[in-house]
Amino acid sequence: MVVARRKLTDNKKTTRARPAKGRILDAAERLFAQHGFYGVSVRDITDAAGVDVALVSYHFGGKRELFTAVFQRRAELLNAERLEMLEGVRRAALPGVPTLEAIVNAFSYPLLERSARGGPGWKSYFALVAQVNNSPEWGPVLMTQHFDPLVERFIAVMREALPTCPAQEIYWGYQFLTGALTLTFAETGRIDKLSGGLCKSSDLDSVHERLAPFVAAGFRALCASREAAKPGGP
Amino acid sequence: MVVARRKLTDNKKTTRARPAKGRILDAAERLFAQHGFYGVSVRDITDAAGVDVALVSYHFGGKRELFTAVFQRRAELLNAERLEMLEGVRRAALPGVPTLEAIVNAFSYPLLERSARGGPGWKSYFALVAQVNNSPEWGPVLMTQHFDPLVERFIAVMREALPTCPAQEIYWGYQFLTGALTLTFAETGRIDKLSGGLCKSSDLDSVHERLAPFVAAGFRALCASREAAKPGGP
DNA sequence: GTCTATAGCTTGATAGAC
DNA sequence: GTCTATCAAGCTATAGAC
Repeated sequence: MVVARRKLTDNKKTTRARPAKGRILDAAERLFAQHGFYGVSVRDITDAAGVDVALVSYHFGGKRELFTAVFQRRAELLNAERLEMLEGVRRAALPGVPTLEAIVNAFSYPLLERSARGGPGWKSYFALVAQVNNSPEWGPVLMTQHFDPLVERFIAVMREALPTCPAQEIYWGYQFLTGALTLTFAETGRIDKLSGGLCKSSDLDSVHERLAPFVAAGFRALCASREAAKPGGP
Repeated sequence: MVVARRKLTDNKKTTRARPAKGRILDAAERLFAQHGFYGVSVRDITDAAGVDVALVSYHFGGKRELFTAVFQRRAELLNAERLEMLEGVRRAALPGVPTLEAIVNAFSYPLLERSARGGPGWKSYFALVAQVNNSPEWGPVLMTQHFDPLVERFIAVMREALPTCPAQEIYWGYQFLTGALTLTFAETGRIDKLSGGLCKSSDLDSVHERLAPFVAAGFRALCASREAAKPGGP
């Protein structure tokens, strides 16, 4: 009997061959990125995915769990990639320390590259991260949980590269970096309008060329103005 | 007859003397900042304000109009203050041009000062701005509408201060600045945890000391690496 | 794994009394 | 200006057939 061949009916579940779970994740990623967690209903998602409403509960447990599943899905791969690049940069500089530009780049390039050329799923994912990072409700939970281990390693390497710089300066510098980076991912098109079309928020290659020099110079300025004033005080 | 004295009954409308419209705005500001537009119901807001549900429609027309009213309320005052500071900095430097630090400061200080010491309403407002700025749904509409006139002036002064710098570099630098600034306003507490308590996201004075040097150095680095390569190219 | 059907609530908005 | 009462529509979640 024929077993490998799927029968070609026109009912809902066979209109696309891809399994429902992945299609739900993709649709949820896109819609959550656009409108946020509360701005999207489970029905919006399952309609967009072309699957039944009940499958969200079946595969994920509920809407909230779906949201965290979306957030989690790409985080692991991403962080492995960034960690590898960071350690590569560190090894390449031995017995010295890497430049600040190289460190910042290891932190941001894998993200910018995926967002630019990884496909629409990745683009949505980073827009979602941008919103979560700036949300008092979700940021402290999700960002901390999924990205802080990598960030700690990143900051440790930064401190090796700036041995005389007080730790606070590195932490504040990191906050400025992540703010600049995540707003970039939001791609709101605001810079397009402001610049009269001269800059495009979708042009992540331009961001890649500029972010590391900008941030590295910022770190140096912070450290320069502080390391002398460290011991004692006025 | 007595006309100035209000009768002291204990029904809902006189439990607080303040008019309902303002109390709705305050409650909406706080809740929208925490959970976003869709994360808050009209009832959440009126319950928190201690007024009746129907008053949102009566005073604002609907939920959406309330949201934009909240966003609009403090924008005007804020921008007037920033513009005044910007022009003051410019005049003080004549016949020369102001430092980048002074320009960035005129842009960010009025915001940081209000958020730090303006009271809880201002704090919520800036957290709301942080979310809106990073939202693909709301950012392009609300940020552009309420803040872009000032931003254009800010960028014009920046260009005066960096006459040899290509315009693109200023626009990208501005995007990094606004990203860093708005994430600061979100006060998610993430830097607190990362730094083990060494830095506090509520410590906006520390941000004030560091943001201008960081960003000014970033602008200089962008311009330095680009202005030579401006004409021609390989 | 997928679908139908439905339960039980909450939503935004408003008509009309005061 | 404020409140009561109510509406129709939408929401998440689930029990049970297939």
